[in-house]
Amino acid sequence: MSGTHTDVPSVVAADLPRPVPASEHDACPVSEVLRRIGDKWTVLVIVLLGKRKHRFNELHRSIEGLSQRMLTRTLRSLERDGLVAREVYPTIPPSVEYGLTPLGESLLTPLSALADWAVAHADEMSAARGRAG
Amino acid sequence: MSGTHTDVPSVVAADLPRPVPASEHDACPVSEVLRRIGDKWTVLVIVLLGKRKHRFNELHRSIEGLSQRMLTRTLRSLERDGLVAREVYPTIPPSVEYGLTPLGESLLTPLSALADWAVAHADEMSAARGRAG
DNA sequence: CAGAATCCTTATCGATACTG
DNA sequence: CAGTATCGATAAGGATTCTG
Repeated sequence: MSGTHTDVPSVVAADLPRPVPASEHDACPVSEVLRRIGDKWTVLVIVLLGKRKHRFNELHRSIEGLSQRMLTRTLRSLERDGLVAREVYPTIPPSVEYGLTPLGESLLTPLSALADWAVAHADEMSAARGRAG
Repeated sequence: MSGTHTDVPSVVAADLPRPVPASEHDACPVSEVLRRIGDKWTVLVIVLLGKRKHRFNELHRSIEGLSQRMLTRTLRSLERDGLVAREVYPTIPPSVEYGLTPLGESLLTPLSALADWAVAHADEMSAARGRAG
């Protein structure tokens, strides 16, 4: 409660990706989550925001190869899903900080489990692909 | 060691998806794994195979909306990554069984963690998207 | 049964240029 | 600084037809 920021979500439609078709049944919630975070940049952003809050260009500089457009889209998606909070400080020039919500923080745990698995078995997977890929 | 099957991987190129560009750095192994299993059908297949072995058409019937083409591609990718094993029984008509490898089985654990998270927070996410989606 | 081949639609992503 | 707008390339996914 100390800042002068306006914690307003960026409701503007922009060109957000689909909110995940979710069409039909989708009996598997895991699939839905994976479709959300399984894209090219989302986890990278989550991991960075898991350490501390970041400003837009800070994220942009930290993640090599990430375009401005994709960073915006990624952040908007995360915001829409309630995983990331956006704080706008109406200064000149504007300053925007992104951080994880409690929901976003809670995702770090299962994500770490997957990270551990990935690190532990990366060699096995690449070996398998070496044989047949 | 009891069957008469030939446990031959289907090395035929077919029209497999990219083995994940993996181009450049890719400092994050989590991202790589998520790109592999984050597609539309992979986890569904893994979960089913986690219960028991399945035949091709058995999987096809079990997963509504999954086309033959995508099932083949999904299985080939999983096979290439060493997560799924393919056993061909040279009968007439042919019979092919798919099952998880030990590596595939080991993925079930972190996947379950993510599944639990997804189930626990599905309502929060849809609530967030209800507000802004 | 278990696929391969082909065609076509749509979604995803990146590059570039512009703005309050 | 923190975006938006537009465009083009490519990848993912689906439908259909055919085969050993």
